[in-house]
Amino acid sequence: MKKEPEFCQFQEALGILVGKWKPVILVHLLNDGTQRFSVLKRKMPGITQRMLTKQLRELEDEDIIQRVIYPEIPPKVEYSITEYGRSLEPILEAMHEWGSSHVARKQAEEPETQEEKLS
Amino acid sequence: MKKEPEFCQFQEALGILVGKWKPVILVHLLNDGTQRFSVLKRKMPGITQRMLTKQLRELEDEDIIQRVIYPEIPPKVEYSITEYGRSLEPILEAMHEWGSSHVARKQAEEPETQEEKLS
DNA sequence: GCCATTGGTACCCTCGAGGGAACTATACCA
DNA sequence: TGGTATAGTTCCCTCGAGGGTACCAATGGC
Repeated sequence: MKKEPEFCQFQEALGILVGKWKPVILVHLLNDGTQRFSVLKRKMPGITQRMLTKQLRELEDEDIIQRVIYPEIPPKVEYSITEYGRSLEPILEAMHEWGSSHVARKQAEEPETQEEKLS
Repeated sequence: MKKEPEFCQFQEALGILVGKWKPVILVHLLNDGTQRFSVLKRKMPGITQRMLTKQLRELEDEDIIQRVIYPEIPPKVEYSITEYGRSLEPILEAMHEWGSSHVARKQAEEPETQEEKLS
């Protein structure tokens, strides 16, 4: 069952984090707390219902987020981070930090991007 | 050019780390230091030349690893982590740590896996 | 002359993530 | 009677990551 002794554990984390929208969803839920579907959707311009639903389901299946359905008639469904999901925060933070400096580095390396400012 | 102010920075890190083999390559290079192509390949059972070359090139393009060619005749090429690549270590560590507890958790949740031991 | 070794490249294929568009149910509002 | 809102689902399509296989170049060993 185990493949590379010890090595592949991070694949577990990666497997949960990859997906174009999952990290964004998690950050939103971590920052702003419990939110309903439509609010999340509005905060992620470009995502479709289909995609948002799918990503949310997958996160729910992994017990990273929680889904609460209110049986009202304009339906209401609220999503929130689970205790367990919150344990992913260090990873997201590390990635965010690294990503920021990576972007800064790339901008420093490519001064051609500055052309616009020269005109 | 920027999409979600602040949010998408971790995508930079994810973009580099995803790829079935990249994290494994990085861990090998981080743990065991400079290594030549064939050694890396041997350490990753299941990977093909084509794949290893591809993943290494992509990491090199991002300046995460370094490629040194010795003009000998059975060719010799050595790969090593760059200073910059080493800055990814905290992320890999965080993921590894989380992944380990995730695996432990899954095993605790699914005692059906124990069936084998009951026979 | 033939094979092995090393680090590749070239070509082709498969499968699934991601995504677009349309449809659904139910109640309220005008 | 028709429109709006919410949270989905269903069907279909595209594109690229991953992968399999074969080939190459240059040399040393038998």
